[in-house]
Amino acid sequence: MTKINDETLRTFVGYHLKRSFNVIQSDLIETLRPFDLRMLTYSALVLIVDNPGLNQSRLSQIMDIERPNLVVIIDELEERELITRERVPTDRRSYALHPTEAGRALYRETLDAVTRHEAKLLSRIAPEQLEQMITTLKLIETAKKGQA
Amino acid sequence: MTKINDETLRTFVGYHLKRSFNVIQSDLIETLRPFDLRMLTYSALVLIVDNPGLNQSRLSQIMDIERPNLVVIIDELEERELITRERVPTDRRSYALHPTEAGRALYRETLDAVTRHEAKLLSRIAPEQLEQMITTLKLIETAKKGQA
DNA sequence: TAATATTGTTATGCATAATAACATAAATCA
DNA sequence: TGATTTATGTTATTATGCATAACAATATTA
Repeated sequence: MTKINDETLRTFVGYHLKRSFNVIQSDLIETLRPFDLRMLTYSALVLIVDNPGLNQSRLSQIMDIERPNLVVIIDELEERELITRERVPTDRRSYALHPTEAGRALYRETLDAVTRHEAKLLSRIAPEQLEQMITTLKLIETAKKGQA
Repeated sequence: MTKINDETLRTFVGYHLKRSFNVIQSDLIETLRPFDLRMLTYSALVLIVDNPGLNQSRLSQIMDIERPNLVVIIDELEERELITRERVPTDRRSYALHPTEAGRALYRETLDAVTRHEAKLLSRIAPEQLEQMITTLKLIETAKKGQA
């Protein structure tokens, strides 16, 4: 049972990001399972509740996914009657996405559950330390634009 | 062009992790493309060079993937003659994985390229700040075990 | 009005990841 | 020892995440 050496990979920030994200992701998947939501359907629901009336194009941009991939997500949310698609009179190409009352209710339930689970998972880490990390993560998020 | 509100998702550490990892991942994929390597085949190659003789079971553990998913990765590396599979005399169930000279050469080339690309991408962020972040990421990585 | 761009969609493919089931071999235990 | 259990690698299958090409309908622009 010799210990494996991953020091080379440890020199990469991306390796640490990946491994820590895996832990949070596993927890999130378990948290969402009882609600029959996946990460992306959950993200979409939250964004639609918080930005009622937005269209799929804008939503795919903020979610950092391609428009085609959003279609099935929206299909699912609509079929479950958590959101509605309504033609926009001023631009008949696009749909305005709105949450239903059931969508808003599920939003509240899941937000509570997800918040609790993440808080529990990270309970051993000081809040200021997490805040500092988020500051750095935001810099990475925008690194591409700032780069030469 | 109203700005979309993602403040709710911003309350989650996982959301920040995901978004920043996406940026690094995109960069890494582009960096590895000329070498015809994917993230997982790259990780496997590095770990085999740094831990010659390890078997697939141990490798899948450290890579945090299921054994079945490792098989195709190892198949590919072997077919490209970057590694070899050798029966272990003392345990004839398992294979010892070793890099070939070509594997070690590719390791050196790619390590250099990946290191440069990540350094460039993150060049606007202070090294101490990145170190601090990594400290926190390691805590998250082990959060599951420590948790109630 | 003609050319171009945008929105949503279908189809398709690749990469990542999980599970069930299995043959072979090793370890355990009774 | 022999029977049971466990470990290793494998095949097959499925779900998920993510990217591109191509298209119809509609808007925009030149």
